[in-house]
Amino acid sequence: MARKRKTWYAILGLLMWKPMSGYDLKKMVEMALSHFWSESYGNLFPTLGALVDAGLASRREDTTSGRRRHVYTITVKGRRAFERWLAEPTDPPQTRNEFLLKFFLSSRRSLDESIALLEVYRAQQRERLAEYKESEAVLESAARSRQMPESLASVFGTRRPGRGGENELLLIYLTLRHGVHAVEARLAWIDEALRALRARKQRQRKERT
Amino acid sequence: MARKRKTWYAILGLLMWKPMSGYDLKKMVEMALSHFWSESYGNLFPTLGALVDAGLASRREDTTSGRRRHVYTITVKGRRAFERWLAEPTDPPQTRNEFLLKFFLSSRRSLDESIALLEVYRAQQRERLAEYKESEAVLESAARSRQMPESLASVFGTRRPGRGGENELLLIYLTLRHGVHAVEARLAWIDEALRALRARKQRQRKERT
DNA sequence: TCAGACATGTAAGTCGTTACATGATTCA
DNA sequence: TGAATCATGTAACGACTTACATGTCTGA
Repeated sequence: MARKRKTWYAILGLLMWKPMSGYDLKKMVEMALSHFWSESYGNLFPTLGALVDAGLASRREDTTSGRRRHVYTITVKGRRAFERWLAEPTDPPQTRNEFLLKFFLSSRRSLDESIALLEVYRAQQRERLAEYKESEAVLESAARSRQMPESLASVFGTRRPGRGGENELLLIYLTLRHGVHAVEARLAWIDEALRALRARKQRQRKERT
Repeated sequence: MARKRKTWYAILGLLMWKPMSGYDLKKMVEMALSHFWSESYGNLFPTLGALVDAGLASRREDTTSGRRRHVYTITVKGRRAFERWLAEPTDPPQTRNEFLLKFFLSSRRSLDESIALLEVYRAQQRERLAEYKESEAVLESAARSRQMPESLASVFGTRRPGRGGENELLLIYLTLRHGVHAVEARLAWIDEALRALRARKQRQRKERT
């Protein structure tokens, strides 16, 4: 059956910006999409080959620089495939959360074990929130000055895009905000869960006397 | 290198409750963990075999019922492995969200395309929230009466667990609450993103005149 | 009697990561 | 000169899903 091929479309979508090498693509993912997407070379390069075989992208050797370099360009067929994918329904995000599994199963040991897991999780999420907030500040100041931050300009190519071309910047900001909302929700949940578990512990202690 | 084997530990953790067959395990996952975990038969049965080979579980043929049935019991070695896993750090949840990928890439088409994607996403999330709220109500009334709901009792075995044994119920409730918080956060983000995109659209329309 | 639940499994394929392997260029 | 970055790829493995395959028992 026809499967997802998420990497195919991720690459095609990025090639909508400009022709790029595998290395460039990897950087773009890391600079702009790392909060919600990742690609490894071991997946990227074979997929680029498959894309060329399928006629969705073309490869050309770049001889302008001394280095050996393969530049990939999206084809008309590739654009159509990308647009079809955009219009398709998106399947709901995965239903596998290792932390929640551990948390649930920890209850077979003791409530203290569950509480300890939550406390570690809280520390992780707080750290992540701090990172996100830092990126957020960078993006907000960039938006005010209408200048792409250095790191993004280097992968997107334009430092001062004209006429609304800074949509990239807005979309990067919004996807980051998604992360912020998610982390804040997790922190709120952690507090709620800690309160509930501590209350239950109290009650059990009383009942045992 | 030693990889995750999440299914191994999921199964071991569930076998901490009681000995079960592959079919029972599948049901337990579906009844109690489906918001954050899934297992397919094609994964479950081979893993059960591997667990037996590794000495972490034992298999015995159940002859009491007419049906052919394999019951798996966690071994002492299995318990130790489970406890080690619980104490290990949990790696942060995956960084691949197909919706956000689509949303980000859609900006190459038009802001209207991005807005349309958000609206579909919002409808999905609202629906999911309604489902969660329904389960929540069931669990809350169960907690008040201190009785496990029928469906859960059938997989956990006890309808009226004594002395704090209803921790399962609390943990199931809390993991569901995690889902509620997550969906609500997504809805809040969607509203924020829609406002931002519409404002940007306005501005671009004005600039074009 | 027949639908629905019980029950177990295999084969093929997809997706992805990690480790390995190699080498060129640039700049301090 | 040597570290960092640029640059491309393969091999092996791991984890999981889907589709296929097969059969039994229970109760309306």
